[in-house]
Amino acid sequence: MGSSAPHDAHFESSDPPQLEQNRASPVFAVPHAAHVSISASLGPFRRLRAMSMPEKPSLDGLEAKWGERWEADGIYRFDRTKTREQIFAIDTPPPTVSGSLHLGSVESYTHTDLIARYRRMRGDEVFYPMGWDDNGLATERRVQNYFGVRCDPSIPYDPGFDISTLERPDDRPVAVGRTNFIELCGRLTVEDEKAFEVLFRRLGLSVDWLQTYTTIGEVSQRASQRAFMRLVGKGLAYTAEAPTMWDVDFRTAVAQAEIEDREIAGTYQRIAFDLEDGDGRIEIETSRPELIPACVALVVNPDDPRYASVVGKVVLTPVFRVPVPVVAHELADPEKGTGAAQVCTFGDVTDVVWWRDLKLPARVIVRRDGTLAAGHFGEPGWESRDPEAANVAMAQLEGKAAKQARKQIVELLRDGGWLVGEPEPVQHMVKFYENGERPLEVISSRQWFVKTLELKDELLERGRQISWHPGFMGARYASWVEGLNQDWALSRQRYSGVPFPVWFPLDDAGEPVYDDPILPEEAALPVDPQNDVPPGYTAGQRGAPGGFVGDPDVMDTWATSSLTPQIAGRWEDDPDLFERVFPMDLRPQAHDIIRTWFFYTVLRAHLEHDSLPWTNAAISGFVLDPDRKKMSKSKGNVVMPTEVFEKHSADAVRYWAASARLGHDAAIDEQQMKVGRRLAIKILNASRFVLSMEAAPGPITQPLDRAMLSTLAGVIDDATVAFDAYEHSKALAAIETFFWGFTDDYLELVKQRAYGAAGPEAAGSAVGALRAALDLLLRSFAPFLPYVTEEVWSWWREGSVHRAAWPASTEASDAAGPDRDPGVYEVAAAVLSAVRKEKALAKVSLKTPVDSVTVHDTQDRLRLLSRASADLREAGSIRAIDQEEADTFSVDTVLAEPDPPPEPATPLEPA
RNA sequence: GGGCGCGUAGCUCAGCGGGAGAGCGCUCGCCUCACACGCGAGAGGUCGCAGGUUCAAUACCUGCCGCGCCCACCA
Repeated sequence: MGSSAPHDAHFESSDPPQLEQNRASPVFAVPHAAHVSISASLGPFRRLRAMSMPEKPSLDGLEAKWGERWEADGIYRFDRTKTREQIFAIDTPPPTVSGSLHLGSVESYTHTDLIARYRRMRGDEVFYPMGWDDNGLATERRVQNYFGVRCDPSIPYDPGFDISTLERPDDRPVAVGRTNFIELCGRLTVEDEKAFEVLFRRLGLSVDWLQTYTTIGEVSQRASQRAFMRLVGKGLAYTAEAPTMWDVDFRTAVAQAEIEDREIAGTYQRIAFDLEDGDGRIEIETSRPELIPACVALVVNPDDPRYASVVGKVVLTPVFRVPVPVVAHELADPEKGTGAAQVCTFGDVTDVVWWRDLKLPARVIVRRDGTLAAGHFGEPGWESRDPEAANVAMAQLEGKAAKQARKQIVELLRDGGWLVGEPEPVQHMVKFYENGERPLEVISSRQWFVKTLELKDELLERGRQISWHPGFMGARYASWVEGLNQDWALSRQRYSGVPFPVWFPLDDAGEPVYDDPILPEEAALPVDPQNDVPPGYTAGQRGAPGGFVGDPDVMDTWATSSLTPQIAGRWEDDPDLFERVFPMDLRPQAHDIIRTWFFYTVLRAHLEHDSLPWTNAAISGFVLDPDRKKMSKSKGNVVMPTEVFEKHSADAVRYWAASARLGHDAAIDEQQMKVGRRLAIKILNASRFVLSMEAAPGPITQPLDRAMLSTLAGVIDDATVAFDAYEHSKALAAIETFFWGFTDDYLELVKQRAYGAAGPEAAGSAVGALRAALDLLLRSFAPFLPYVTEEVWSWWREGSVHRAAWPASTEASDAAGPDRDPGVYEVAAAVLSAVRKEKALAKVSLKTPVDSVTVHDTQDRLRLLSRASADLREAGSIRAIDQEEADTFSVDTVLAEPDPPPEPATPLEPA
């Protein structure tokens, strides 16, 4: 599927995990000359101060401290002098600022940041902008609710308008003019955007905050208007009067992508249509009997023998007595209902297909607000055998919404004897606007469309060219494209959004000439046709016969959002930048907007640039409310991001997010955040311990030290491979598992030696290995836990860990030197663990001395063990370790009698 | 109706052809000189069900069952 499609991104996972060696920090090969001299010459207190390492490290305050420093130092600043090959460009999702930011966003934005930080450490110059989606219906609704206003375009602009002094006499929304309304939108979204930025900064997103844009901003308006004009120029965008899905509450057209199915209660009525020749009746079933006055035909399947004899005949509609033909069409399903269906203008999308294919007339009775219009029976196009009765019946329906009209007509049908049997209640699927409350109607209106249907195959191919992470998400895209059934309805009869850069000339009668739209010069963009005057006209000609009128609509919010790569890349406004970032490398997003943001972005890049907008897609799953899965807690406990930041720290929340794989849903899990917090604290404490060792780091000579670093080299390889495959959770798990073993086993094993128990040389090896490992571990954890790693890094390293190189396994293996069998570490840890177990079972303190330990194991492993036996004896307070060859590993431990005299430290055995 | 994903310890999940794992929770123990915001340990699972392939299946194939999501012209 998508993942096997050809691509030429420069960071593919087939790359070996070796890195840009020139970028690796020159750490332990020549071990910190400057630092060593400090250690050697000063006491521990002075040394701590020199390293500015706190006595009692804490997570408190790290977010404020490093958030400021990163911004002040420009750590995440994008360097636009880099070439396209050096740049990794991310098409960041612009969140809808009129919604609230919840943990789902926190999760997926963290996923993006993990990739950004990893790529940056791998040496890429990361282009990581941030956008705010602040146009569209969500903004309008928030402004309406927040200020208690509604938009009335007929009210002229009031420059002195002041919302704070606005009076609401009866607590109802106050009407304000269009421009004032849009100004309120702008005012509120600015506030919302500030709040979002605060939250995102706290989360530690490594975006370059200089690279921000808003979808209602001038750059976005110019880009969307320009792109739209070019589509018009190529004949790919067109205006047409056509039946379109329509929300009767928002009173706007909506596109297929914004439609969702919902199951609602309805009723099927069986209704009889009389054949005009008097030769019987045809029964149909419908859930929308109120549309009978709009019925223009009955349709049956051409192969349905039951109806073969009536095709071509004429029936009279019940109540209204309108003669309509019986026609045949393949889409008529013999299995459904009676096998015959009424065709109305328009009940649903299938009606539109029949209407179009069979070239039927239109009798429209649904108004834009969803109420039924008056009939015109007896007039042309509204023929009836009994127009008087039809109009009387229609008058009873007029002005009623669908539901009420339905009740009414059922009575009329029953009275006239057309109702067959009793209405049958059913649950059925009905189309809704995703933000809507009532079922969509199909209403004919003039809209702008973008051609998409004829591009299906090309768009499917584009989908196959993208590397999807995880791969199966490509199927979502494909099934969406395959299911497209209408061109993209681009216009919205709303106010908040990018206006169409279009005027229409008015003919002598003052009617718009839609076939001859007037477009501005590109240089004049952005324009507002409601305020701006088209070229060649004067302001006084607005609305006058022979003059012009501005297109009153705004574009679908996705018309702008689908251009985020172009907007962030400053397409045409800054061609140099655009060249360096487009097509981008990565689109990160959640799976719910594949049909919208993802699809439209692919479409726009295909149409405008004949290319993909990006080469990789990282698709996050959903975050599930824990309450929804389990028994609901008595409180409606909504977990807010700020709360969990306070409670667990940003690093801890990131840890939770990073634990979730791409493409898989995750539950909100505060336990997991606690684990993350514990990990962060552990990193602080373990680091402080490692860095407070008094012995000078020296050459790494001891077998256990070499084995540990050798093990770490393998871990780094695993993590690197995982990251390259967009499996950040796997990378984290590998690093974390090693780290806990590092603190629990390795630190314990070498602690005494590092203190000098086996002499300065052996101590130097331990301290050298500890510091080498710490350096590598901090860099490995840096993408996940940016705050705590930066804090520790600052204690002893120059610069930011987030500008350091991602660790290379060769750094660890080179530091380990030759003769670095990781088995030494593994066996020593296993024996230490077995001894601890004995002590735990005996319920004695871990410092309880052990008289003797007998290790049974294979010859090879025993040989490895003996190379670490001195460390093992120190760590477990073991007097003697005996070995016995055996097939399977086991340990016999003889604990010392209580109160034994302390043993002197044993000299280190030769390796 | 079609497609995708998931069903492994109480919970969240990893493993995906040869020993059933982690963390949390639970139980027991330890003030061990980095960390009690800590440390050590233990109990706990017929790896959804049924077939098949294989010397060997939790893992591969087929079919069921259950959960979730996506898509569908749902009269």
